[in-house]
Amino acid sequence: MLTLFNTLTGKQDPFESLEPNKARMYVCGVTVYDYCHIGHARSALVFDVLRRYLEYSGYEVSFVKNFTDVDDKIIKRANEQGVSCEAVTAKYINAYYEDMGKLGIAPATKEPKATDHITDIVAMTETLVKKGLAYHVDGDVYFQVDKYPAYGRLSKRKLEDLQAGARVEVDERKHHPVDFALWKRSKAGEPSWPSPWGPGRPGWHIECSAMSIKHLGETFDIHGGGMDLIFPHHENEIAQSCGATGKEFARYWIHNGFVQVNQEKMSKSLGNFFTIREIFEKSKWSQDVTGEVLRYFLLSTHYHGPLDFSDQGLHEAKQALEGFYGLFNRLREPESNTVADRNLVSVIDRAREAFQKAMDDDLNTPVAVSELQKLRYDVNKLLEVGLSTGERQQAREAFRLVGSVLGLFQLDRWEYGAKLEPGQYQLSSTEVDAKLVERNEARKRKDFRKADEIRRLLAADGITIEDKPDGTSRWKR
RNA sequence: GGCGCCGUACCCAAGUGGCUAAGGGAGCAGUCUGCAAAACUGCGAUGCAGCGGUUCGAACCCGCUCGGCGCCUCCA
Repeated sequence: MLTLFNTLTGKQDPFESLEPNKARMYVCGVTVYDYCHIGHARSALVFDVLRRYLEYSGYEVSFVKNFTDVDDKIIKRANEQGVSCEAVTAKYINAYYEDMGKLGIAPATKEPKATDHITDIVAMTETLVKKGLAYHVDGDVYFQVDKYPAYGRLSKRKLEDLQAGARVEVDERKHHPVDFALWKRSKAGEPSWPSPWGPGRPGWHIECSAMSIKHLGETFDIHGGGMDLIFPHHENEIAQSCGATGKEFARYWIHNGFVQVNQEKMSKSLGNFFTIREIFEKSKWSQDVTGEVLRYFLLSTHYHGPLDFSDQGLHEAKQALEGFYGLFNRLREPESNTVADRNLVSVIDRAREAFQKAMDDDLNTPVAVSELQKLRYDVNKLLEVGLSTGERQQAREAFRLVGSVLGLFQLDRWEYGAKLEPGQYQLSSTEVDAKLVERNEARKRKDFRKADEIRRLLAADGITIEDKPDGTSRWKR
């Protein structure tokens, strides 16, 4: 059974969905004012894998992930560039899909935008005002934190501690320094919508409450996001939502750790971040390879802990994946010698069981991946003894099936080596095959000078040759 | 000041009370090979930052020390 570390309870809880075989999850997406960096990729990937694993485990998953498309940073960006906010958000939403698509991150079931839910947001704000949990001052509406006694239960903070540590300028109009905006009066030139308190725009936290409740119901299963969202964002979401509905909000709160660079948090403010597209542009590997390498790399650390981003880490991930795809290539070859081996099925079953056990343990992807490494080892050994064509296909399918949970091993063909020129090889596959025939004829004649010359020629095009015992060769690049 | 995380081999990374401390990358030696590549076989932490303590037993629990980091402010 799947257990998940729940920030709310501070421990690993068995996952039991509200409705049998149905899981409803909401994940805080991105504010679309810039390109996504690796940190966004990690978060998106973690919840993509959670969703895939729930589906693999037999759940029908309703997965909602929002776009924050109204915000101070967007307004600022639009003003800097002299374009409309819509132009900014449209651009970066497109970029988001492009980047995440390269990473193999599947779109959520629903991906709502804040600006499409203004009426829901206004309605929820009104409810909170009516219930006396929020108050109106000069066109702004604030949530009154001390009216919600459970405030701080997610982040394990006491109101007094927050007050003592507050480094923000205190807005005198607020009843309590920690009170936060549900609705903000718009200044001239800012996006604005009509409301009972005058023209304005939503605060940040309320959109997630309004959209998650609208699309998933007042109480749903999983709510996720980066560690940094625990406070204040998720704490505020809980206060608003529970305050408005009087019911429990999300039951499992899942938070992923940060991507760091040189042991430091990667962030915009530190300027030490890498965007996803930078990684792809910089990479000497093909797009498919880079996407899978990045996935493998990100999944080789448990989602809850920090992850140090480095070229070396990426390279190690690539090497590890090459081991898998090398095996897949061999599995594609028709049998030569058949030694019936009944172990294959048990080896696969054992691997699947171990894989599930690891994933059940709070999505322990590093262990899950290592179980697949063990399967690779086992299948390689069986291949030495001899597997029939059917068994080879069976083995390949097992990797494909289990790998699909992690989004790995789905490619038919993997470009191993570095490209000479971005986008183009010198030699086509048929030309390579012809060269190999030529080389093997030379080998038969023991003309090894000629054979090695051809090898060098192909190597210059990024191709590695592997000679098989039967005198033919396979190649990869 | 408050809350919290981390320190495991050359590198990455699981393990959080009890079989020989997973797995990967790199390395070394061997099998195979015309050579190579791949695969396979073998080697590699008597020890888990340090020091104390609890326990029959600790990397794992407790305390202290050292080192690194995060949140409390927009942030995945």
